[in-house]
Amino acid sequence: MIDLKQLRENPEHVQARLNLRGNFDLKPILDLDQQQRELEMKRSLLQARSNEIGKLVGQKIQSGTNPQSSEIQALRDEGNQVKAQLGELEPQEKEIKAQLEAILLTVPNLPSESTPVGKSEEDNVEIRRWGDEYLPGNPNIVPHWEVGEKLGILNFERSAKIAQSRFVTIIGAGAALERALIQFMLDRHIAEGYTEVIPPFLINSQSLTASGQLPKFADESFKCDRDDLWLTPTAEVPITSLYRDEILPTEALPIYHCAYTPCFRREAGSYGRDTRGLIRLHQFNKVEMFKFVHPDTSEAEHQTLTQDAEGVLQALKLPYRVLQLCTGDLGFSATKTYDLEVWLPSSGKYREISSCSNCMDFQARRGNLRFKEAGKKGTQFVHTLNGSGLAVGRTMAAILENYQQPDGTIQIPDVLQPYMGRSVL
RNA sequence: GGAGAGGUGGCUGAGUGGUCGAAAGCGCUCGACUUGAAAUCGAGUGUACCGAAAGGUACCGUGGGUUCGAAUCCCACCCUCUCCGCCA
Repeated sequence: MIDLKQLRENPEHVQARLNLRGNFDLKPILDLDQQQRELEMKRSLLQARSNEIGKLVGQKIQSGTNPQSSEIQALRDEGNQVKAQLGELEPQEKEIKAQLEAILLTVPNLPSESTPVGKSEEDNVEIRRWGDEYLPGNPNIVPHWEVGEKLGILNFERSAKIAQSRFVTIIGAGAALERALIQFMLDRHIAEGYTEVIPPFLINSQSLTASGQLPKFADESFKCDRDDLWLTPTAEVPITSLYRDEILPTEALPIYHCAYTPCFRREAGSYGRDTRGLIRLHQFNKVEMFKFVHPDTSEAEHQTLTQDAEGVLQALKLPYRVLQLCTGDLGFSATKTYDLEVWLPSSGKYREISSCSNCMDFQARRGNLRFKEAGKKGTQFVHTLNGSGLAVGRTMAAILENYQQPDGTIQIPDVLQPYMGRSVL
């Protein structure tokens, strides 16, 4: 959620930043805010009078005035009058507040000053590239879904029978590879200082609202209708809410977490795209990194978070590049994002395998997650950052292609061999 | 799923209609005493919104209601705990 106070004090600036990522008119918010504050002022004055009457009546009765006396009756009458007025104002104010809140929840985060201006993914900026020396020499690489099926480790057809299209069953050594990747990534991040969590995979609406998936992107998640529970689209959601509605002591920061979870996405609106393989499934595994940090450190923390994600690709010797997303391609909650794209030889393209975002105080505001600095009055919102480290299915796809041998076998990356107990698939 | 108990500030816990944002204790912060510490004593110690400020308003699980006045009474819901059932 954007800062209403900042918007009020500097509307042109906020509107200008917001315009960089699309059109969103903030005027209605300012109007509602104005109305709301006027109503609040009126209401609290009435409320004060009402409280005063209440106290007076109590005092008089206790000091012996007859409750039936005309003096008390007059006060009661006035109390009723005030109450009648309040009865009109209160619903109005509530309604306006609700409207304001509803709109605010649909406003995306402001792009950071360092985010390149642009309209679409075309305008994203390549920051660096790594691992050219590991680009496979084999010119006849078979797409990962084909090798996978040939090796009997991936089955899409039977998965469609069990569930739907866009699901996969991973079998035998493939399943071992998937597990090895999860374990390998977690071990790395734990060594880097992230504390592992295994959160609930079913999540309530409030949590999805805090991280930014709701209300705007309800179509992207699977819902269990009778329970107000949703299948987690990413571990970012439950972890954002881990300390929701809390006030942490400064000493608690920074908090680093990593988590393995399956992720469930409806992929509404992408029906024609990536219909084959492991790239776009309704269910996939992911290891996520998450940081709760002091605002002063969030930029530096964002850099190291991105490095920690890159470290996984480097250890696996998978060629990748780092893009900085432009203002037009930024996710809803992010103020600044680096995407990591891994080389997929079969399509001759780099494909997103990790997205590392700084959301600053946007999610913390929605989730009311604050910290208190000793000696300073008041509280501040923490900054939240998240990054995939990495999407496991896509990593598997990258390995099945980049490590593919001319004879169709797959070499296992060195660092995974201890986890697999074998060197070839 | 059935039966019962309960949800109060950082914690423990009092409060069943009146001046209660809430006793007391613990904890924490500052100060005094002390060579230092402990102990002791004194002061302070929730959050948010409105307001230039003085100050005001809201919050005792959540939402409604009764009343001049609700932490306290009524209704609905949520959550936690115990027992039974079921189950990995």
